[in-house]
Amino acid sequence: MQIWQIGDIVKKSGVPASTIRYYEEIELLPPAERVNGRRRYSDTILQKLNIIRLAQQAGFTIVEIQTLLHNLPADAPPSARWQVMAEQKLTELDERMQTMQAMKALLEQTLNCECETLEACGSGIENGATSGVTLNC
Amino acid sequence: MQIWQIGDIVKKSGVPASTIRYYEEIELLPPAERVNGRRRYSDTILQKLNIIRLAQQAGFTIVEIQTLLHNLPADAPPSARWQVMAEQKLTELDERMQTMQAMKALLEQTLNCECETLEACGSGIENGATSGVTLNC
DNA sequence: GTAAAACTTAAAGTTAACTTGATGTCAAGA
DNA sequence: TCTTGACATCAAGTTAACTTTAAGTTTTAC
Repeated sequence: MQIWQIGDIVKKSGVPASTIRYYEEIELLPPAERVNGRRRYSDTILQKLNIIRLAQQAGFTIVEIQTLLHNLPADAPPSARWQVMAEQKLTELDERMQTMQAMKALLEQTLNCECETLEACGSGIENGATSGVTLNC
Repeated sequence: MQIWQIGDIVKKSGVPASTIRYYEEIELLPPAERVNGRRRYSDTILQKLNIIRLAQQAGFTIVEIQTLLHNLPADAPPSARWQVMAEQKLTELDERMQTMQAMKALLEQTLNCECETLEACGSGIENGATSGVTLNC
């Protein structure tokens, strides 16, 4: 398998070198092997970077991603603790998706309605509601 | 209509007073009327706070929310510029929801599969992919 | 009438997630 | 050989979105 330097990984992944070094520093990525002080990578780094990006775009913090990536034991199946965390995160994802649905509805309604302001359009939103939002128009 | 002080709005909305003042300072909320220097609010503030919270949970930044709330003209329908922005935001919301679907799939697969690590499970994720993610297990 | 509670402003502090800058080393090409 | 470019570390700077603190004023409760 091919071995790359950090610049190659930057080109392949689009992730800046400073970010890759930062991830290593905070132990989100394992310490890379060094040759004359320079980091060497195999292609597996690309999967890790992709998972990190995916999780971030899904709204996970770095600390959460660390837990998700690190607390997996070396042998399947995942530990009970990991499972609890993952299931909790799944619930959060569902809630967040409902919030986004509500926001979509609000934007779409405002695009199509005769309300004079977004506030008027959305005044049916209940306190703290993330679902079941009803709009005035 | 009833008139409230900031402490009442805190109780009704759950939003801290410091946050409400901060929103006013950055002009996300209009300057509240003062009586002896103290802010007075009607219930309409609650809708605004709810919209702000909804939009934030949906992933909008404060600056974006400012644009969405402020660039609405006083007369319907919304300006062309607002519409362009709103439609762009709708696209972003859709993309983000796809990302979250992919993340959900990744978590669910790892919960149910025999993969030894999340990375192994997710190694089918393509570079920068937010949809069409295929998993190995 | 007085003390506590609620409010005010202004400035400084906090956290996450990086980025930038300074300084130095190593490797490859003309 | 010499210079350029890619890499290294370490410390400091950045941005968003608030929160905290300090110092002062007003309102409320007893």
